[in-house]
Amino acid sequence: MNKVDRLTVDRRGERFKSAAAAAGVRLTHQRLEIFREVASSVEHPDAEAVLRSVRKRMPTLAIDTVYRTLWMLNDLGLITTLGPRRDSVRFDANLDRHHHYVCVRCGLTRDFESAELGVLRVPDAVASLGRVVETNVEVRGVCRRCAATEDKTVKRKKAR
Amino acid sequence: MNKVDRLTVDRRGERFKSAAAAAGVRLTHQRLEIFREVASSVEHPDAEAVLRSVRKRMPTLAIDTVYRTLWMLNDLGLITTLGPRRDSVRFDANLDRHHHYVCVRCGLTRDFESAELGVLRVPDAVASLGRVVETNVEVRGVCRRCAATEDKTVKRKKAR
DNA sequence: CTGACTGCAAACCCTTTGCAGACCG
DNA sequence: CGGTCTGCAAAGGGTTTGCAGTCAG
Repeated sequence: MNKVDRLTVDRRGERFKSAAAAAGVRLTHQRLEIFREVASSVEHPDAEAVLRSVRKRMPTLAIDTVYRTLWMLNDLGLITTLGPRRDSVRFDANLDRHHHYVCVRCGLTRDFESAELGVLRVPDAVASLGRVVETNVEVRGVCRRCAATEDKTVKRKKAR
Repeated sequence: MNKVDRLTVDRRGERFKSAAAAAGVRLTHQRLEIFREVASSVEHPDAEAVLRSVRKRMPTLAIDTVYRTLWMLNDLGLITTLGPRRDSVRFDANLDRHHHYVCVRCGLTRDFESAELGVLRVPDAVASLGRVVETNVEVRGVCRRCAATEDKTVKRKKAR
């Protein structure tokens, strides 16, 4: 229950190898181990968690290599980051039921309301995870301003 | 379009005053200004943005006061933080369409799938914000493990 | 008046960067 | 073998904390 099934991991692994080849990226020992770790975890680990886990097999691994590798995998489109892009914590004084539009490029976030989305039924399986307080929709996209500068190289200056 | 309407701000302000009174918290000049700022903004500002804005009226305000106040408002239930609670960036190797269950207490995050939630129609207003890449549901709740220790004081050790 | 709150400065912690040696292809 | 990648160490940047003076009630 803590691990992704073998088949899925293998499929992801293959995808990594071909993507790496296509991108002309070297397949190092550490990269494979790091990828294997994220690909087989269901916990959405952060860099520190990946480090702890992989270090059991590879004790010399450094945290900065983990970061570099994870962002590389992200750039190759093999993994994503969770939730809106965040340089810092952001606050929300709107306590009414609402949803969010989030620009994956710059982090711009806006509320929107929708009667139609007011009645979201979540699968029963969710109940086994814990109590549900609220459910809302996150629409991810590219905002107008960012779309206007789309041609520019995608830059992640500091995506913490 | 950049500001919340007057009526809403006033309503929120009243809520703050009564909540503060109920919680036995002092209504200082800086707290009022900080609250007014988040309550009237539609941008989901981070601490730095709040500081910049309030400093125009109150130049001596310090960043740590902003943080203390924002977390206090959060504890009083008057504002929330955006997206999953984050101590660090978390990665996701599941590229299939899926949704998230997020524990607002500890940050635990799990995927779930749902055919029913596969067809979410967002209001037309969203289109004016930008292009839509993907939409998914975020279910916020309290996970089993946290629910088990519910009685303990809610502690936010380092909720960046 | 007095305890809660603020501002200041320094500590903290996650993340990134510069560099020299190591290793893939 | 050459250029890419790793590990190390140190810098960077957002957030928190200890402390002494200040202010709300």
